[in-house]
Amino acid sequence: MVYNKTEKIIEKQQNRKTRILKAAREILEKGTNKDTSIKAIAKKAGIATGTFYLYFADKETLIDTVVKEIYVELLEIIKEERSKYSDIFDKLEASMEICIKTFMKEKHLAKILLEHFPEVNNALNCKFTDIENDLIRFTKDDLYELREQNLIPDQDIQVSATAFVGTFRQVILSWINSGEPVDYDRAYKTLIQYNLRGLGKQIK
Amino acid sequence: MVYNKTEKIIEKQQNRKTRILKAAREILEKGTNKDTSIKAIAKKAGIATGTFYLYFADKETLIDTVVKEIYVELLEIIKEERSKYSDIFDKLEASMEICIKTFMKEKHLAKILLEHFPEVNNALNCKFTDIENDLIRFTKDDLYELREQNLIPDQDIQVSATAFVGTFRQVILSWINSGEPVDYDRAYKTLIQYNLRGLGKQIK
DNA sequence: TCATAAACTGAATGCTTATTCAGTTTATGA
DNA sequence: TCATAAACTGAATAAGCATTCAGTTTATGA
Repeated sequence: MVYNKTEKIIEKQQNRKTRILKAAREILEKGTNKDTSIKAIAKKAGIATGTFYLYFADKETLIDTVVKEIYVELLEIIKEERSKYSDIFDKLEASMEICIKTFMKEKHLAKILLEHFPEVNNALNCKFTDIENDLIRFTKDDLYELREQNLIPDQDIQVSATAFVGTFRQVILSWINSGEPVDYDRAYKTLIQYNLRGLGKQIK
Repeated sequence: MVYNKTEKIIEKQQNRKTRILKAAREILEKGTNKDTSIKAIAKKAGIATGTFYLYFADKETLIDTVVKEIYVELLEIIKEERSKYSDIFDKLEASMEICIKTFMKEKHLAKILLEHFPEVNNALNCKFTDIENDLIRFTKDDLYELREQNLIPDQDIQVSATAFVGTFRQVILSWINSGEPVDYDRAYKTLIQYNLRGLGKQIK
């Protein structure tokens, strides 16, 4: 005979899954000590190690889920911010601003996306290519439009979009690892201007 | 009684050390299968695993040595190329050109520096900071000079230099991982122009 | 040539960590 | 309430891999 789950149990289990994901984030974000074992994650989530496997097929699936969750959150934030503007350069600038703000406010997002995720991705494991490319694609869409309107000079859009994303990765990682800049405002403006100029925005 | 090494033995041992380093490079550069074990490296070098430890204190030392070697090689190449020019923008452009050329010609250099090395560095393990910063420092020196001569607008030099290096990391990695661009020349020019414009070079 | 120092070998050790599973607890519904 | 399904537990398993070391081979120089 098959027993049906009660509402209470369903809720409890969803709760548990959420708590595992939360624990995983907390453990992944402090890249220092490196004890990202299932045992440690399970302990932080308040369950036995075996229980973990009732909620996730394996460790890889957990990491995938965490990374995807965070990416979706970031993209949502960017998307919402972009929607407030119609001018493409404004959209781009808004994307950059909110991206920096989000990463610096919630460093764990940056830590996990920029540190842990590239490790997985770099090993030619292209599982996350779709997600990663979202950021580049966002940029590319804008660039194509700017080019059509002759607002930026002729260029390889794919390369520019990739370079654009690259500046953020490197700069934000350096801020996280080696300490934030003294003059935050100036640093922040430099990064944004660097990219706008890099794309070829003409200053009116 | 202590025996002295003969010339022949000294040479043989230097040879062996070289062969271990070469084997390590060959194994590190193909990030796919991931079997970067000492056993695998020793086998490729034609020695027993135990022998490895007569030449290197541990695995970490080996990786450090390989990475430093490659960095020094790259910096040497850049330094030499730069010396051919006196104009700072020309120096910068030459650095970029030779950097792209070197990485694309010898992909294993790029693989090891851009893939393996960041893994080590990202984990807040700042052992390589000195080396890594060499690239950024190179750029910074140029930028300070350009700023003094009022050839570029006011900006946070540290951020610009970091962004500069970031574009290379991201673009070259994408070429290595997802295939080179169709129109290589165009891609190549885009990346260089992106950075020159990003820094604020005025087109005369 | 020979005693022995130095170098070399690779199987064994030890440690870490993902995953499993036999036993236990909790939930279901007749 | 009770038989049993489902969930949970954590010690045990297993696999990977850096490092060691007792035994073997090679080199040295008297």
